[in-house]
Amino acid sequence: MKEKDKRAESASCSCNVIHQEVVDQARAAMPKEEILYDLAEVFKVFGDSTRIKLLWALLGQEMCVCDLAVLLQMTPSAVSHQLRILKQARLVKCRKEGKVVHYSLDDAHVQGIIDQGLLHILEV
Amino acid sequence: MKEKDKRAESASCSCNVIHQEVVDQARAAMPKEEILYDLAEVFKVFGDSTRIKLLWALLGQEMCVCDLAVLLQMTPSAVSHQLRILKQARLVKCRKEGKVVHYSLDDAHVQGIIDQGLLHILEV
DNA sequence: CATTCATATGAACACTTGTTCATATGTTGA
DNA sequence: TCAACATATGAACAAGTGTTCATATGAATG
Repeated sequence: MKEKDKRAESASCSCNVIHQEVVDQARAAMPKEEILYDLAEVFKVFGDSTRIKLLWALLGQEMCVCDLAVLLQMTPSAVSHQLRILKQARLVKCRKEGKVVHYSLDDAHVQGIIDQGLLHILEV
Repeated sequence: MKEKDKRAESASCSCNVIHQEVVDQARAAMPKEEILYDLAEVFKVFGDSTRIKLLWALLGQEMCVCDLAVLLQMTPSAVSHQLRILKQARLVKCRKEGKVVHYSLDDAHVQGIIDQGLLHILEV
């Protein structure tokens, strides 16, 4: 189901053992639905190895679509599609220079997000 | 395409404007494929608002399946399915106590990953 | 103006994913 | 042992996703 269409539809739990205080505390700590959906959207963008590669490449320098296509051994079309998703997520920005379009990171937190992911997978 | 099946299949780029040094540098900085796939897998798990909610709830305390079902207004079955995914990703662990199974976070970096995501979406 | 070329876009396809429903497991207490 | 109950699991379905192909855009060059 698409994130933005996910709203709490009625679906009651038939369990009897409910620790009400625990549920209440968790509910109190839960942020607005919108925040949760937006968070999921961001991580969804990171949840594809092609896009991770694109972001990783752009961590060091700006690159044009063609360079990225050569680097990842993909068609420029496929790269362009993914760059669009990254751009819509405000993770990359572009700069036109004649026919060539140079892409670069648009968010200082990209490194931070990847680093945190790395910490998890590299954990013993 | 499933991450583990994604390998660099031949797909040459027809562009002529290739900045070789830029491509070379990006290639040198690129980590092993395995790392990139694992990274994407982790973020994929975070890329669903139901799982974000589950993780957020467990940030503060351990909770049983039924409590989580009540909190999120979902069936225990649906919650259990998602908890399995979180467990396989080594993000949560469980502790049995009679019929009740208590879930809690299994990774200190969950908070860090969510925080980094928040930094991005809350950015002006 | 026509051509070339870098990039973008739309439709279509195979594949993946989250939820639901039905059912199974395993524990407790009668 | 049986019933009740918390949780888990498998199959199935609708919906979403990444890639490909064909084609469009738009800038430079002759």
